[in-house]
Amino acid sequence: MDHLSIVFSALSDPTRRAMLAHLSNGEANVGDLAKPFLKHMSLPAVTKHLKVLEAAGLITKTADAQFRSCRLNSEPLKEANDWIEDFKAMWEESFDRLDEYLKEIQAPKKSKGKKHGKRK
Amino acid sequence: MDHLSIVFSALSDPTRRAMLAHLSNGEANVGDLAKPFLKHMSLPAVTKHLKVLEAAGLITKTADAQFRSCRLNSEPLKEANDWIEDFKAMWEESFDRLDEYLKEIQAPKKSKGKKHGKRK
DNA sequence: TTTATAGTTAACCAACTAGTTTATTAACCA
DNA sequence: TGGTTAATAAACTAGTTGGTTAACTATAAA
Repeated sequence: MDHLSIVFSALSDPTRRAMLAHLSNGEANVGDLAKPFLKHMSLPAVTKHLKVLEAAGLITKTADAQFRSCRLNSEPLKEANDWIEDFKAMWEESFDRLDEYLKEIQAPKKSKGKKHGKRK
Repeated sequence: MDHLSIVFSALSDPTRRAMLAHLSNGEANVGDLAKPFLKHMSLPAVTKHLKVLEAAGLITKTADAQFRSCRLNSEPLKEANDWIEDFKAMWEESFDRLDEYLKEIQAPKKSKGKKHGKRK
């Protein structure tokens, strides 16, 4: 799978997004991250979610004694954001071209071009 | 599943992202959208991908004779973008708090505090 | 009325996901 | 040394995903 797909896939789970949100307040170890979820799922399940985030490059773990401290990594998020931004740009551009086209066919010297009112 | 998860999940496939990119140039029917992929996958596979995009609200299909014309829908993309933006905001905020904290402990009256150079 | 075109549905399959429980590793504490 | 804490690994399972082929529906065109 390509990396961007892996990132979007990692983001497509509310538990994992909540973990990222938690980490946006600063580093945390696995136990701290797990706490809000241990009523709903086991610790190994948490470990797995963290592995998914790690595989996507969204977090990195560092060992400190028996603790694993996790911290955020911005690049993959930027990657996802860039895709969306680029996409919006393409889209706007195509709207712009449409506008130009409409102006062209609607207002040439003595136009009688029919409207088609597509946009929204 | 919550809606945001459905959106991220829909975006986590290169075929589907390519289809969205195609649609950013304007409406297209299923056959047109399928064309670039028919060497790699069958038409029913394309139909399924479009169903995923439709379920996420990213596209809407309209019937015109035997053709199904697809067009983009911006709200879900905005939803995804908003999550990322909000997340970045939280994160920056926590960096700001960290900066404040560091200033506080490092620069009281006559400081000689050492740099920490974390923030890239 | 038959035939071609556009697309969906159904049934199936292999691989993956998200969870489980049990067992294991590793470091600290008494 | 033995027990506790933090976390991972292994083995299993139910459900989902992404693909297939074959059959079907609906409209257009001859």
